[in-house]
Amino acid sequence: MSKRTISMLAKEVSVNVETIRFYERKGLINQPPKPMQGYRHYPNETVNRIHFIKRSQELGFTLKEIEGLLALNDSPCSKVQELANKKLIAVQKKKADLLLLEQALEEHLSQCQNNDDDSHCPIIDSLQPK
Amino acid sequence: MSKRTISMLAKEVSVNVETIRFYERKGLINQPPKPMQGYRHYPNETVNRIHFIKRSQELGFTLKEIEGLLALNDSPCSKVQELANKKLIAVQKKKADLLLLEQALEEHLSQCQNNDDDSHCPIIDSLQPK
DNA sequence: ATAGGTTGCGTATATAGGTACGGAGTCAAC
DNA sequence: GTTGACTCCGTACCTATATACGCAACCTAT
Repeated sequence: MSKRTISMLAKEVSVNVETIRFYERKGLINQPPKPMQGYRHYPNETVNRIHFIKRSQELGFTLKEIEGLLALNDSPCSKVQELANKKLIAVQKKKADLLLLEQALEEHLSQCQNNDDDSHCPIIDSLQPK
Repeated sequence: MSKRTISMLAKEVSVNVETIRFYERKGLINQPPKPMQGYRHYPNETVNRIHFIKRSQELGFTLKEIEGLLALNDSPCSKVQELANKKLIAVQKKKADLLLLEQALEEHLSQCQNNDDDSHCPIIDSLQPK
């Protein structure tokens, strides 16, 4: 097994080299020590970490929250559940907001359907002040 | 009617003074000329503009899009519809994404329900690499 | 042994939508 | 006639998540 340099790691986990450095700066992953000779090489653990981060992001967690999750590695399940549950509630709220938005847009658009005069738009009108 | 200074305007439309300056820099509203004597004063038109901006934001338009809307004031209704429709599609896509996210979170959480051992969390496990 | 790709590191840039600060000028009230 | 509030202006800062740049050191293949 040849030493894993930063660009090999980047390719392996499909992120940008700069992103890895960014995570290092953020403390999300450890920067391996720089050997006397040659470049830093990255252990499997870092590969795992980045996979963890990416999967968590897919679940909608922010990097800050992921930092929390990483610290929770040995915490009771109830703690993790609490975080995930909070996130679920936030997602549901966001969905409800978007539903309202969708309805408002549809209503505005329906006004255009009933509009004969293309030179004048009821949407602009209703955005205009009273 | 007394002259409307920037802070009076801010209060009237319920935004921060700094936000008004920010909109001026962005070109979303005109900065009124500075009189020889005293402070700038803001016409009703600016009040209207800011209301327009705020309502558009409530419909989910970004400031950049609003800039476009403002420029569309005298454009044919079909153009405005096109913009609104694009926004509607984007909103629907976002909603669908959130639905997936919600389901994934719920699934993860349900695993915790069936978990006897609080000292160990299946969510962390499933985030962990294979 | 030299060309040219990487690495390492610090810093800057990007988006979006503001908020905050510092200092000088100005206005209104007491 | 001075104090305190407000304005003006430029600039810096904020969150979040990266991406890009510049330059020197270094490594590898020919």
